[in-house]
Amino acid sequence: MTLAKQSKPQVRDPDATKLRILAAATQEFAKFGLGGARVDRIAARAKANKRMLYHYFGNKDELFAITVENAYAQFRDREAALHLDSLDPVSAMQRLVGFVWNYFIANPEFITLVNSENLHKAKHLKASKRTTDMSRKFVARMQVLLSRGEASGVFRHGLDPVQVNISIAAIAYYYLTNRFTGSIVFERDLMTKEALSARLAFNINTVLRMVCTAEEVARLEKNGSLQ
Amino acid sequence: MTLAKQSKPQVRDPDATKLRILAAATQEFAKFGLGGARVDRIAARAKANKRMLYHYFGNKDELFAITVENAYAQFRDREAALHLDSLDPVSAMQRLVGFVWNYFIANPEFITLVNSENLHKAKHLKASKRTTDMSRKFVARMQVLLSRGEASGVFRHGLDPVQVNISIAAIAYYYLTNRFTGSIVFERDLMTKEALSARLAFNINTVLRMVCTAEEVARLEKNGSLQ
DNA sequence: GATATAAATAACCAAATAGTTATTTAATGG
DNA sequence: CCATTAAATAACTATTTGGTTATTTATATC
Repeated sequence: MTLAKQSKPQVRDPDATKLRILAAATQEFAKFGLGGARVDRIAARAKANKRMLYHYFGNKDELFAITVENAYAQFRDREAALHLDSLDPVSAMQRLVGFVWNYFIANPEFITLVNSENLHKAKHLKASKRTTDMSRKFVARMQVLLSRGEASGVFRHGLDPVQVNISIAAIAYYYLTNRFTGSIVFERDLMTKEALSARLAFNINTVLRMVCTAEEVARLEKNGSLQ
Repeated sequence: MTLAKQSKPQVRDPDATKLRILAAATQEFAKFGLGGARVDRIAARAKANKRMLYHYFGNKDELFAITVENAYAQFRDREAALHLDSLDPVSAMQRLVGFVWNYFIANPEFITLVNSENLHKAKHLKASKRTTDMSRKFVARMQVLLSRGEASGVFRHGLDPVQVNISIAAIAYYYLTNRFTGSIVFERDLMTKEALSARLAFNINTVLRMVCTAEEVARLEKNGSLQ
């Protein structure tokens, strides 16, 4: 077998190649799902030889596993960097809801990757210790925030941090992941600037009404923060 | 070309065959997504010849389109049959939240089909006039419910029926579609009987706090309907 | 009971696809 | 500067996959 001599000498940079493959995989898996993604397209988009993809990542499934874990880690890193403990509980909650919303909008591939992983019953993420570690810290942060709010009398007592976390993600995630069928069902463009900021306002409103005491809701309504 | 004579004489029932193919397609597309679904598996599961699938449904994409439209229609039919207008607004809202929750649990393929359709930017559902018609009625029902609640002073005024509808679906849908990654992140089984009924209670709570006036929330808290 | 229609079947095919083999060559380290 | 390592490439392959062709035959209708 003879290979044609290339005009340009090949440059070697294993780290950069790995990163290009991972970035290309993220786009491909996000766009087509695990089943619809094509290994050849990933290699082509990464401007890498397909053999390198198998060399660095094993096979399609392992590449998908790393892609999802990576996307999840980036999200949690950014969320941890919010330092909500430096804000009063109500402001911290508003900031968190806003962060989740803006992150999902700025990183649309995150949502479709998570959807795809759940279609496969999270079998790839199940093996990830890194994810388990991050998740624990994430749940703990909400626990701290709720306790602080409860202690200062602004949040209701006995709130389950898991339910609150799930709800905050849900009202953002669902709106965005189902924006295509949503635009058909509701006969409006859900992605205009106005629609997006209206939804964020509604979501902050919903979460504050969910976690705040009656007195705090009344106070927020009076000072115009709610409604 | 000679075909082997079959021992059993073939029975002909085009309607039943069509239904078997559609049912098999629903399961297959729900389990693997459009990209991961296999036409041969659908035919096999339907105990139909693959040629029949192409004869009745055209091709894989058209079969997917009909599958999604059909799933959506069944959901809306059931929801319309709730006759919420015969209940007081608060009870109607509770009933609606409960219905959505139970429907998603009883028909898990609905969620994954909708996810798959959104991955493909709803290109299949876009052409469906039937869906547009049903959706209009669905939005109108919420409009009526909110107006009734507002008129009787139990619901806040100025609520956007689209935001409310999206939120009701969101807090149920997200919990269930992401139950696999969710169980990893939160280190609990989100699908036990107890977890499911706790989530439904939380969701009803969330929606009532979202739509009710401060006075009505206070009244519901006092009589034990909330919390 | 002959005829037309369409339901059903088996076998086939070209293209696509995940994964491999064989080879070249840039870099690294003694 | 030479030998070893591993990064990169091109070509290949066994299988799978969506879709088709050619044929048989149950059934409705006149």
